[in-house]
Amino acid sequence: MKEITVVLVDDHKLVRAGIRSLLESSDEIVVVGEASNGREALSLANQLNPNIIFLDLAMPELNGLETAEKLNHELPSIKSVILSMYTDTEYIIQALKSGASGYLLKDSAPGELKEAINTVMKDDIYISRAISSEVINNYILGRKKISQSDEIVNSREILTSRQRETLQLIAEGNSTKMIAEKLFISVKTVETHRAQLMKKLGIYDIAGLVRYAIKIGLIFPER
Amino acid sequence: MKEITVVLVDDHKLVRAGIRSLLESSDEIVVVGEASNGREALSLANQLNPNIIFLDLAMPELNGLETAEKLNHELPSIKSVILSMYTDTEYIIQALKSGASGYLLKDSAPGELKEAINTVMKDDIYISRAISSEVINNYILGRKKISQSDEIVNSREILTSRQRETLQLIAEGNSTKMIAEKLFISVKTVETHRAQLMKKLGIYDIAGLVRYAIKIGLIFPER
DNA sequence: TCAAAAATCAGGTATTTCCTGATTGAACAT
DNA sequence: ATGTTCAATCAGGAAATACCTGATTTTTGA
Repeated sequence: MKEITVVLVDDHKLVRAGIRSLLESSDEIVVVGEASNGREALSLANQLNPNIIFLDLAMPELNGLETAEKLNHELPSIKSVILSMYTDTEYIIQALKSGASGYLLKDSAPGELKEAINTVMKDDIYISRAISSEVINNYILGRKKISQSDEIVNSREILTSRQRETLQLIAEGNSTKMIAEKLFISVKTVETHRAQLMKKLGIYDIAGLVRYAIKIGLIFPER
Repeated sequence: MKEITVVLVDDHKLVRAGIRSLLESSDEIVVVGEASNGREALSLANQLNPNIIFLDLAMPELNGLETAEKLNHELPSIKSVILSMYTDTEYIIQALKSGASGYLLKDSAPGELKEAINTVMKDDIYISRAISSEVINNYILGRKKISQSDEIVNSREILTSRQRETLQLIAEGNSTKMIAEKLFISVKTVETHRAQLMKKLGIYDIAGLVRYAIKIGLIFPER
């Protein structure tokens, strides 16, 4: 049986070492290299030409998504799997858009590592079991069409301008009533915007929305 | 030689599994339990009474610092080591103030794990080598008072432990009812805690509380 | 040991959310 | 020119939650 070669990319040495230790308990898998950021990862990938590359989402210098995109462009034969702690639908969509073949949560059971490897080696897409979302399933189903006709990428997951406005006002601490007053619309409409943006983002509480808004730079933690 | 028993606490299963795999390559170390947040950690510590407990700094429900503090109070014989990706002095000082015996960066080499264990088992304090700082050493020696972020000092002095717990759970997106269930108290009590911490902080909306919690390092925006 | 602070809880009213709808107008392709 | 999709708007009504004003018990510090 042929060995599967893997490169690990994560900015935490201890985490890399741990995952390596887990992977190497299997005979078919060999970890041929490690990198601590995306830029290193690209040059390693060029040298080693591994079958699979695990990319941490959040890394300094060049993050996992950008790395996946460049890899997909330069070395399309290498499968990339994003390692992430976020369940937000937008990240997953972006990962798939970037050409990643997998999205694995850091909270996965160790067995999912090998499951992910087997899946992507078969040219399929692996998404952590814990992630359930119609949006994502729809996206995956639509993905092949998109890659074949290499045209317009789905804009459904993007918030509308009204939704974005509403999100910002929520994250800035406005109540539904205050938002309605500021936007000169009814409370009911604001409720609808909120419900719809929550559904799109897969985030169903105010605190999560605030953290999301901060993460994407819509607002800033200090004020 | 007697075995050293260890409990691992981190909210990412994959990371726990990795570190466990690294630790168990040593004969003297046995990982007797795992938990995914501070609250689970406390009850595990009670059951298993391990020698050492590794605590991730950034965890849902009850973070590493709060957990170390409670552990130090309830089970002072257990040594706690904070696992963290942050080199900020504030966190290290807070860790030591909370009674932790060690502060280990996630970017450490795997060998540092055992080094940390050996050090704290001798009743010494272990701080990751990568953290350069006379400041820290001075603190350990007790020579200087460290000036830290006013916000952090204030929150620790202003809020009671229950209020900080409540704040963390709110900022993590738990409803009042969920918080009550997690803390095993009534919804009414949670409402009181919330009202009192809001009054103390002068912040009367959830979004503001989330931003505040992020600002003082109680929770982390990227989770 | 005694007062202050922390932690616990309740009743009742006001407000807000949540769910299930609907309508209108604009953009767009056929 | 017409159907389709989507953004934006709004409502009714039940359920949940917040808010206000209390209170009691437990812990802690001086």
